[in-house]
Amino acid sequence: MITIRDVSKYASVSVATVSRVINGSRWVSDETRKKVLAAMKELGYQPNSFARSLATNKSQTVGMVVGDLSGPFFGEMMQSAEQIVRMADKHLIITSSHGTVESESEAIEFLLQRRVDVLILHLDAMPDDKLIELCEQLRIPVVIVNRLVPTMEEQCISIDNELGGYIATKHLLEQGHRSIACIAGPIYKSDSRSRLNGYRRALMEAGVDYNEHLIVESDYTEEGGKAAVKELQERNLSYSAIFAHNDHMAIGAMGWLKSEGVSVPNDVSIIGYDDIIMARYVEPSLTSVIIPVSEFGRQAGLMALRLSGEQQDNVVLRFKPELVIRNSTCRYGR
Amino acid sequence: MITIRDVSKYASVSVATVSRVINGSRWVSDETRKKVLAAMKELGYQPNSFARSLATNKSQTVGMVVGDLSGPFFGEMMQSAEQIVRMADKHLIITSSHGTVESESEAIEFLLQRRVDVLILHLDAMPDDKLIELCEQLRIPVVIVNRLVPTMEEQCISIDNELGGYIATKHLLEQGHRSIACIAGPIYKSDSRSRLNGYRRALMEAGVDYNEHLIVESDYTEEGGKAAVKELQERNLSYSAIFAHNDHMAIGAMGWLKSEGVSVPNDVSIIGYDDIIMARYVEPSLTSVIIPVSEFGRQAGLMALRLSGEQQDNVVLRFKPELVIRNSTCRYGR
DNA sequence: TTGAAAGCGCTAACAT
DNA sequence: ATGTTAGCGCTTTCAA
Repeated sequence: MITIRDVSKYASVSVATVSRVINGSRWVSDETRKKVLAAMKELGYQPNSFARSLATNKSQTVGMVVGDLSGPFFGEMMQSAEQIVRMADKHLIITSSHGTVESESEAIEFLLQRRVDVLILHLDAMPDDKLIELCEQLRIPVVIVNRLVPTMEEQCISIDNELGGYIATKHLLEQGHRSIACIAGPIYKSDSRSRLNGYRRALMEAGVDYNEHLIVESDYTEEGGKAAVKELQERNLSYSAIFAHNDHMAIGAMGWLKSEGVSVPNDVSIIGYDDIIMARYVEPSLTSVIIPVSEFGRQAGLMALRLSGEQQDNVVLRFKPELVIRNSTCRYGR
Repeated sequence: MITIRDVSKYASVSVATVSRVINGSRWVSDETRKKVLAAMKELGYQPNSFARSLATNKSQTVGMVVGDLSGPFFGEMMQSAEQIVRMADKHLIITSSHGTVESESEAIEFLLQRRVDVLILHLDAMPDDKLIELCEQLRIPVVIVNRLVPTMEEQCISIDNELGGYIATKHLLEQGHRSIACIAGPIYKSDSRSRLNGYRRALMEAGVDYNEHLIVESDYTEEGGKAAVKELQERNLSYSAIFAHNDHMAIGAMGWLKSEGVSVPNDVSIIGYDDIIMARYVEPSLTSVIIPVSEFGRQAGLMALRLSGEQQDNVVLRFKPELVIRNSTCRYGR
């Protein structure tokens, strides 16, 4: 293995000088630099990252915790984050945590063991207070994605879920719907609460009374959506539209309605949330609210670099959701 | 930061002894071991992975190159591979290469720089000979996924694509179809060639003549599938079924046919390949050939561990594809 | 069974 | 602008 010492001998300079060249220090004459560069190339020298890390106590690595390595959401996020990180010649180490507080802590622990320089966290289960405490203990900077944690706003990349709920509901209202059911996510999650708040605000603005019986709490799964719309049926209420807090539930609900002979959108309009890939493929294609997932990844990457003292790019912290209108929604009474 | 030296002092032993305890050497008395373990716990000691790597020249890391971090295929594979690798207390570093020979080499280079102990490669663009050459240069073991490279069979996790093509075609034949078009992937890829061979074998077995005009080469994308079926139309041939070399093309083809008023499966049966998530959601749901992606990941992980000298689990190298029958295929003339 | 000490390859403070 | 050298924290001979 070629070491810095070999290079220094070959170029007849000291190891310190070679190190300076490697790290782009200004205190090297052009001539020497060329000589060293040539030697490095000649010998096929490759710096040993362990030695460097040991000496600097930096790993040139950013750690990322996501809920799941599969799945379109995280995939896109990882993709864009990696691109950014790699352009800065650093590595992204990704670890998945399977949605429990414990596994999330473990995932973080695992990355810390690897001495990552900075963490990008997408945590689902861990409650705010625990997360805040954790970050205080940590001796490295942290970026939090898709979540707005009080007192840590500056490190959070998030999206306005209240606005998303508002936009979705407003779209239905504009189509003339007045009885709008809502299949909500688990209410202990702040996402769900915000989307529900947006829903209420839109109703209020339109002068439509809020009817809590039109709300069903579910679990973000397709099965859950199916169960929710069944429950709605049993409550024996009439409604002409449904706002589901995510596409999975919307698709589940749609499937059940179709199997019951209810036409979507003619009898019931449905709007989802997240715009997952499937939204385009189901029949009818699903109107949804877009989350700029890929931007999340990009910005998280940028912020991570900034926090680890590399770059100074500006980072966009807050995003706004947007509507994609497809064929699962139409005018009331059409 | 607590070092091994702190622990050694606290436990009144030498650093060498502490090191032995850490690495589970047998040459430590039970008593001493207990004392050291207690000290480590007391002080909250965490070994420094850089120092260890520098001393051992091992990183406890496996590197993985995939085509794309997003996308269901790689997601699933990464997921299962990570699980395996992590259970062995090692890290998986994943890097994406965007489908060109150059970017694939770069990705590998990037991981080598990080001194990973072993590589898991999913390479699309790089031709066999180049890959073989590369592996010879490498001083670390390599696992190749979803590809069978001559002379390196022992390091390849692969699936029988010929059989997949055969199964798919046979299914159509069994439904009574005799004119079966084929939308093939890029023919320079061995996957495509194998699937095509399977197609021919099935036809031959059934005594159906092979008609090369029924074959269209395409590019594995939805758009490509659409274009291919258009092309087929223009050739003015009749066919009652299509075997597409992947689901994307099948879905594209199906979309176009539907928009032209051709009923699937009543007028034309379609079978895809890969069983991507969308296959279940399109209308009609797509009959397809399943690839055990998640097993690929698992086995690749296991093999990587084995090659890096950790475990001795047996690894399954060859997989067989299976058919999932859904609603895009039906009996001929039904 | 334990300890002393020589590296592993690099960085950075200090000296020149 | 360049060189000397003392670590960084750990593993691993070798000696005891």
